[in-house]
Amino acid sequence: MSEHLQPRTPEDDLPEQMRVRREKRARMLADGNPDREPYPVGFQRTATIAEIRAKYADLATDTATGEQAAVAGRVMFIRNSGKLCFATLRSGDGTELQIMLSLAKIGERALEGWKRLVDLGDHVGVIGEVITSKRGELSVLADRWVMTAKSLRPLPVAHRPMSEEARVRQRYVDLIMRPVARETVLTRATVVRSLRESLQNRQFIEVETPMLQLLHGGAAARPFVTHCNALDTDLYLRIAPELFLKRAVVGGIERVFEINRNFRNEGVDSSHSPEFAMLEAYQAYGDYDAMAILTRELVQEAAIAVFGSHVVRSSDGEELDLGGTWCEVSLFGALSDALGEQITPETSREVLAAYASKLDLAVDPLWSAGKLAEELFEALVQPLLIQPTFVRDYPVSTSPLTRAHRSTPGVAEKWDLYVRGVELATAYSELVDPVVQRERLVAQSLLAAKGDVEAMQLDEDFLRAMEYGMPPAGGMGMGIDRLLMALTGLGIRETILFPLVRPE
RNA sequence: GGGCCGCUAGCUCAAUGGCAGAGCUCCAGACUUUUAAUCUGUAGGUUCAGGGUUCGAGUCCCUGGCGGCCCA
Repeated sequence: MSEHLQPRTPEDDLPEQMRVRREKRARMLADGNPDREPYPVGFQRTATIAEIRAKYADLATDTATGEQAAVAGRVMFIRNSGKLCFATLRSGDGTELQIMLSLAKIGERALEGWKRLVDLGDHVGVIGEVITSKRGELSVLADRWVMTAKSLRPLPVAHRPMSEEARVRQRYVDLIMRPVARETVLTRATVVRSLRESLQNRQFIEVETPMLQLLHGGAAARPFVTHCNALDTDLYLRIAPELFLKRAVVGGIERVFEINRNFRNEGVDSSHSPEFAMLEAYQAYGDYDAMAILTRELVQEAAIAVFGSHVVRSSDGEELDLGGTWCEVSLFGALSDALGEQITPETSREVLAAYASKLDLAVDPLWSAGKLAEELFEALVQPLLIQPTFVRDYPVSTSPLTRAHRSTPGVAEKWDLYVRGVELATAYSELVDPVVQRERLVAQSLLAAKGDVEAMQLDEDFLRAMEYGMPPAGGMGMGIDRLLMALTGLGIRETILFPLVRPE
C-alpha cells in the first residue's frame, strides 16, 4: 500500500524474476556474513567435479567415503524439501555432480539461507563429505555452502530448445544450456589443432600475413574498406592471404601455411559469413595433384582427431565415409554427362547461355563461356556431390592466378573439392610466369575499372616479387568453417562461436 | 535483391474477428532421499512498432523492424 507512494525506479520495471534476484543480491551484501557474499574473490576447490566422478565412478548406493571435498559449479537443478535439499551443479567442462544439504549437517540458518538465496543459474561452492545418496547418486553432503557468483537473470527452460535466434545472439546462454554447443567449440579447436599438426608434420611453416591490405586481391570477392588515419589512405580487409603467401614462397619459405580470418562484404546466410576462417597452404615443387593428396590427408586426419574414424556422423545420425581415395571428375566431363551433350572449353557462349536460360538461371551478359560453364555446373552437378569429390580443370577465364593445364587446352590446373554438396577447398598448380601473371592481373584491373566490384586490383609489388622467380608450386585454400560443417553436418552459424548478427 | 513463413508471459508455445491462455520458470506454503522432484495457492501481458478496416483486431489490410526457409 505504501508502495504506491514511493517514487518509481528503473528496478520497478524489471521482470519479477530479475527483481527478485537483485533483491537477494542486496540482502546478501547487507548480511555481512563472509559465506554470503554474492561475489567473493574466489573459492578454494579441492577437486573438480570430473575428478570426483572419476574417482568414485563405482561407489555403491548409500555409502559414505569419509573424504572431504570442496566443489563448485553452476546450479542447474534444485530439488528442495523441508529438511533436505538437493541440487545439481554443472562445471565448465559439462560434468555434473549432485550436492545435498541437510538440516542435521548444516543447521537451520544455513539451510534457510540456501532456500531463500539460491536460484537456478547461481554459482555456488560446497564443502562436505563425498557420499552416495539412498538412490545411488554420487553427491557431496554439505557441511558448508557459499555463493560464488549470484546470477541476476533466469536461465531458459532447461528441457525446451532455445530458439535459433536466442542461441546465436546469446551464445553464452546456449553454452550453459546445450552440451552440444560446448562440444562444437571443442570440436572446432580439435580440428584446427589437427590441421596445424598435420601441416607441421609435413614441414609446413605457419606464418601470419597482413589482414589490412593496401590493395584488393588474391580472390574474386567484394572487400570491406576501412581508413588508416596515419597514412591517410583507404585499406582493405583482406579477402585472401594468397598474394602474401606467394611472396613468402618467392622468399624461400617453400612450404608455408596460414590459418586466419578473411573478410568478404557479401551475403550472410546459412552457408556464408562475412568473416570466416581459412587455411591456405603453398608447397614449392608441388602441383594440384600434390595438393589433392595433402588436402585429403588433412581432412582425414581431422576426422580421426574428432571421431577416431574416417566415418563422420552428423547430430541427426547420418554418416559420411571420408576414408580411402576420393572421386575425381573433370568439370567439363561432369557437365557433359549432366546435359547429355559434349561440352568442352571450346563450346560457344551462345550454346551455354541457351542451356542456362532453359534452366531459368539468371545470366549476366558480361559472363564468359567459362563463367557460364561454371554456373551450369554449380546448378546441375554440385548439389549431387555428397561424397567427397575433386572437380578438376576449370576454364582459364575464371582462374586468373592458375597455371594453364599442361596438356588440355582451354582449362587451368585447378580443382574444387565438394563434400555434402558444398565447396570445401580449392587448389591450383600456381601460375608462376610473371609475364602471363601480369597479363591476367591487368585484365582483372580493367574489369575492376569497368565496375566489377569483385575484380582484383593490379598489385605491382606482387608482380615484382614474382619477377624474382617463384618455384613451381601447388597452392590450396580450405574454409575452416566449411570443414567443420562437412565433418559435423552443422550450419555455419553453429560452427562459429559468435557469428555476426544484426543489431538488436 | 525476390518469394514464403514467423514475432503473444522469464523460456517454449496456444488462442473461428468476440473475456489473452497452457506447461515450465517466478512468488507464498508443505515435505529428510530427490533426479525436468512432488503437492497446494498465487502472480506474471504495450500480443515487434506505427497506421487502417470494423460495433469489436493477437487474428484482416498497409508500412516499417527483426528472424527463419527457399531462390538469385
